[in-house]
Amino acid sequence: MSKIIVHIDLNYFFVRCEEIKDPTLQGQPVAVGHQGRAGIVSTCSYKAREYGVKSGMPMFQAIEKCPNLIIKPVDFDFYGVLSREFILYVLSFTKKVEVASVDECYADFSDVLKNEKDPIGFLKKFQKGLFDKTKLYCSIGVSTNKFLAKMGSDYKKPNGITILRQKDFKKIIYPIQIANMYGIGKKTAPRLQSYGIKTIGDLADKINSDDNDIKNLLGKFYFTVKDWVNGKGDDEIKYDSDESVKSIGTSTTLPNDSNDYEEFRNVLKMLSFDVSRRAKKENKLGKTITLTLKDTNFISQTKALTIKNPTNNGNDIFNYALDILEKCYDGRLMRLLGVTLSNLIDIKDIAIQMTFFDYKDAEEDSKTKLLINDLNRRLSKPMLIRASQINKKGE
DNA sequence: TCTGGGGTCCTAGGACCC
DNA sequence: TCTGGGGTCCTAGGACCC
Repeated sequence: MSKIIVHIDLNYFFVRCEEIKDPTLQGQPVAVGHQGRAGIVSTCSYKAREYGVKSGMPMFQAIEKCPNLIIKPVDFDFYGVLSREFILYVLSFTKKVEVASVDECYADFSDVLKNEKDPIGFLKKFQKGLFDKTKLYCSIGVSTNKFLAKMGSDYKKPNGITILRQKDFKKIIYPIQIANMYGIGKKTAPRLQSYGIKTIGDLADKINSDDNDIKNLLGKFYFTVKDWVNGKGDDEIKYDSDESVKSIGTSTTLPNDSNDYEEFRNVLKMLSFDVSRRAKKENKLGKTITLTLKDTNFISQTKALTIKNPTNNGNDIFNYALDILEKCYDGRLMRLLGVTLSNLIDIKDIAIQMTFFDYKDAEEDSKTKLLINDLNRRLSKPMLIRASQINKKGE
């Protein structure tokens, strides 16, 4: 028995949040986004879209297209509040909810919909319930796996409900332009088009005839896509996943292109302390520090350094980032700097990298020390010892 | 005022160990 | 001896998503 998976997508979420704050914005051309030298449109209202404004578009271009565009700065704190209300609402139907981003989630509605004679009617009430609680609009895709549910929620906006059944999903999915397929971006779409693939249906034909060019082009992703275009795919909703964040990074476009080393120092310091603050908030330490540089030609470069003892200390991160910069900077004008901490370890089961002779950083507890010493002697090589394991065994 | 900032996953090569 | 593989970790870059 296949599952019933839904994908729920909040329509023009950031702008909708601004409308909730200030209802006079409704029906106006509104864009949310930064308005600095590197500003782009994050989200825009449907009215703005009529003028050709799109998300991702440079703000100055959006203004060219729509001179009376109302621009609102991003207010993540407020959006976060509404986002949580949205998830809580979905959770009131089932606990099997997977948050995909601030404005979308997947949910396993098998139990919710299995005895429902009128699923469309039910989902309309669901939408109305969400609106009554939060004033948010959503589109819903319903199918047997996450991919089709996602494509479904994208099919009709705003307030759409699209059900993709095994017997008829092809009718809806196959005519869709290949560039609008989830997972196919602006690099792969033209490559596929160069093989005559215009739609998802074309891609399905090629894949089901075992086309080697497409196989090579997509790599491992080929097998996922093969499932997708044939109506199969991942239907696991990760609702109590213990997965946590894998990297914490921040970057900034400089006020002006610069080769001023002192300015770089100051910016890196600020970025490093921001990363440190967030790592501490997440109770994470990291072993890899990555410096990102983007030059005036938009060429990005990353240089990474992995250290022995994980850290989330601002000065540590700053100094490592500076080390990397010193090693690789060649005096070019730069546009953007970034610092990322990865290889993260949770503080509560912090791994203490130790050798037989080096356990200065060990917990002060003497029992732990003895135990670690003993383990290392028996293994006679460096090893990872988790404090949580030690505590268990030490009892 | 030309083109954000937060992430994830994949690939491919090299170092190193057994 | 002129030629191993398996496994892990690291680095750098690229593609994609929101």
